[in-house]
Amino acid sequence: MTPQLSAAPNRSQAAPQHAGEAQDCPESKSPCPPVAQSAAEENALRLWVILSRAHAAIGAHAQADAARHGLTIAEFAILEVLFHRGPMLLGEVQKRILVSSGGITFLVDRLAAKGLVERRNCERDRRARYAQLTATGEALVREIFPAHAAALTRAMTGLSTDDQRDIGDALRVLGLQAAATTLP
Amino acid sequence: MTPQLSAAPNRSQAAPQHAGEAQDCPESKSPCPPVAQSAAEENALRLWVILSRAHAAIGAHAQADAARHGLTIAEFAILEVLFHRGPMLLGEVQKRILVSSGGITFLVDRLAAKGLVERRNCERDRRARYAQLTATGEALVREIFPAHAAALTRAMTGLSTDDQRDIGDALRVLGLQAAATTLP
DNA sequence: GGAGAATATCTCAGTAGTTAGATTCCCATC
DNA sequence: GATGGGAATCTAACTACTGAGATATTCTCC
Repeated sequence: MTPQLSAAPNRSQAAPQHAGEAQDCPESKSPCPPVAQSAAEENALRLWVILSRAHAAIGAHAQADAARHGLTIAEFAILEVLFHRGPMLLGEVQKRILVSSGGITFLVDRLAAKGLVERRNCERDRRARYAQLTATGEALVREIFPAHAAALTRAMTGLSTDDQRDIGDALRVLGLQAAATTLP
Repeated sequence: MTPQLSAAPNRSQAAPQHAGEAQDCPESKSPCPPVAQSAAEENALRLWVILSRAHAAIGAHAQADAARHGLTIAEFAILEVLFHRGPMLLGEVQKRILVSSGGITFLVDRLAAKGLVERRNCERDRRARYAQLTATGEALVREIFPAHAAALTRAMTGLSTDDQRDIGDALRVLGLQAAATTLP
């Protein structure tokens, strides 16, 4: 229940693994069979591990904060985007928060059941629906968003604000490039 | 089936949201009700969004590559760590790949059912078990790891190798600090 | 103005995990 | 050499989604 992670106990998504210092291997069996890899590959793999761990560590804070109000991160993200951008087509929300098409239906259903969000038909396209905050939903975001922002800011004190901006710039390029690279 | 993400269709974990350029808001309703926030908070929130998106974009490549062999990212991570570090207590694997205690049991079960990993009792502590690769598992890692490394390297071409190292150094600090910060 | 391709959402079965608690064992101390 | 706290793992119920396909509507190009 209490989301801890000081050392790394009971949390979230899998982090990749490999490389590092030699160690224990407490019983028999060869410890590190060789697999050749270039410096570029070593760097990329290292960054993938670090990126995963950083994301998990920060995400644990975001999740813990959202959970205090009975929300998942995905639900919180929807409330946030509707609050900051106004009513939006379901498909647009889907792309922004990166869930599947089934997922956005499911999430909006759940938020609607909680009375925080409602659907509205689009007049120009009868296939489409808008999602928008209810008065209750907007009041909730107003109430909890400041603490959420503070929690994330606190989680990121490891880096100065300037460094955060620089890292952000670089990661944005990395992410966009990765998303643009078609998968084989 | 084909895991695409060029634009951002059907993928993975929720990305947080907020801020940005003013836009559509195609029907009535106020677009952006004000919520005060400091520059530090704005930076932290922006970095959280970018970090999530970058992680999702790179992760999609890792997942697509693992899926080609019928593995999840978590399973792949376990194979990888056992390959590079040798046999390891379940609890140690759990901490390294960041899953729950129940999760590591579940994952090792599944890998064992596939014949890739096996458990071995620890002689010094009869509560504990080692996980280790079978011959089949080791052969599989040898076979698929190079392509996995290449796929990740390709996904990260948005950044030079030097930049990757710098970003990695900074993100490592960020992640460690976030993990060390106790949740309220 | 109609056929077919494309798009927006929904449905629903399936899955990869999480959580809480049970079990078994270790170890320090009495 | 008992006792009790604390690890290490496992169990079982549950959850938050995903993915493939269904449905309804719109767009495009004859």
